[in-house]
Amino acid sequence: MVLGMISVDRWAEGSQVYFLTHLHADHTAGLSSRWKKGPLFCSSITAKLFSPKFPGFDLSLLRVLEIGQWYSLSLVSLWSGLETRVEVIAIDANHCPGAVMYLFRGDFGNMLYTGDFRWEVASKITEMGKNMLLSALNNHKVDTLYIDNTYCNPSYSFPSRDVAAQQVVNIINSYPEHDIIIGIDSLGKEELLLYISNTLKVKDKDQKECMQLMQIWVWPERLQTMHILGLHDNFTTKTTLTRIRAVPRYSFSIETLQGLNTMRPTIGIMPSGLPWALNKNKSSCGLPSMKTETIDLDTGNRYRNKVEKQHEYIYTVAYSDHSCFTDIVDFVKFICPTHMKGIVSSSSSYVDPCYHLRHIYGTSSLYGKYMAEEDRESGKGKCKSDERLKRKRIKQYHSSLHKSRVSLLRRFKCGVKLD
DNA sequence: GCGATCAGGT
DNA sequence: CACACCTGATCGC
Repeated sequence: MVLGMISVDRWAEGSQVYFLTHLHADHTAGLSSRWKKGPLFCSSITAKLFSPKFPGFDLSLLRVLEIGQWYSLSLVSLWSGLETRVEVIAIDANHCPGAVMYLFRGDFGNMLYTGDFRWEVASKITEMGKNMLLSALNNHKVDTLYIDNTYCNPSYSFPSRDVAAQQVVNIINSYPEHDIIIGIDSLGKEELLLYISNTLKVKDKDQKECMQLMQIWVWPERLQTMHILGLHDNFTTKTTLTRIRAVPRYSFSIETLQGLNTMRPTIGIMPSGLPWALNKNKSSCGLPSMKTETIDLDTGNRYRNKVEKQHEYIYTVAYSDHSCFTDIVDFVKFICPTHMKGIVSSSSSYVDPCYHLRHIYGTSSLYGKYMAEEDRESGKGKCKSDERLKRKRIKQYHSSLHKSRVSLLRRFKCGVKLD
């Protein structure tokens, strides 16, 4: 057993080596330009994006891991004081540029830390990840799986990002004369923007389609990120060139859209796994009605009701860089870990991130208590007191998801010290 | 004045 | 229900 040697997405003192899965802010809390607590391992894309985010960072600390390649580290066991070897391999997490999962193996067995990930069954990257994991594990079990449980709840389902991207294009095409605002973060959703840019046609002054590329406006820092990622043609910071603009999510609001609409007809599109993103504080907006209206802009029949017109000017599309529930189920079935822990403690499935996965688990000790409770109930039959007990348990479960608890846990959200 | 942390918002 | 991450308040230095 190894103690306190490795930290993943956790930047406090006390580890010999540190691993970064990707550059989103909730995974870099505690990391700064002057941080120097040890070697920092990350993917090559993350390394390229690192300097603009942490200017002045001592780059000699960075250790770039190529995807799909084993690396061997020599660490000191805090138990015995003896040298021990840990091997690690990075696998594309299909989340945002540079995002990887890490599979560690050593005296402690195999540990897989997914970071944030999207396990799209039909995706090429998922297929590659599958093959890499199969050959890396070489028939060995994953002893502990640390999994992105953001949407580990059956109520979260969304289409593949290909389908969602087409939904976004369909919305844009249904507003040919409108300006379009898309809410994005400082990293991620590049594939969506590229799809939009490459699919849409620019019209000339006679309203005829011309060969010109439909560029998308982004703010200057975001353009720099695009350039680092090797995307030079599809993006611009010149507002006059395009009717489509990607803006920071925090500046995407009903008020913003209302303001823009006083000047030009504008539609906002929020690509997010959370379709209720704008439902908060309805009354405080002073708007007469925010009735959610569902429209059918799908390409197929499988995913209905995922494009929502939330507001006169705003659509949300279930374009998610996290695994939805069925993705998670598929992944866990594939990995079959002995133990499993969620890495997102503020998720709606915080209480037991894997509660909803108990049925694909069988005898695993971690989920024994849920299985036992359920067996006990089904054994007793459905008398009134059992129904009450069941309702009480469901109520307890739901009340434990209450917001105050979530906000309390926010700051401990991501990262782990692998003991 | 600076960074780290937290609360509260989009 | 909470994505990622911004602003602003507060605290210790």
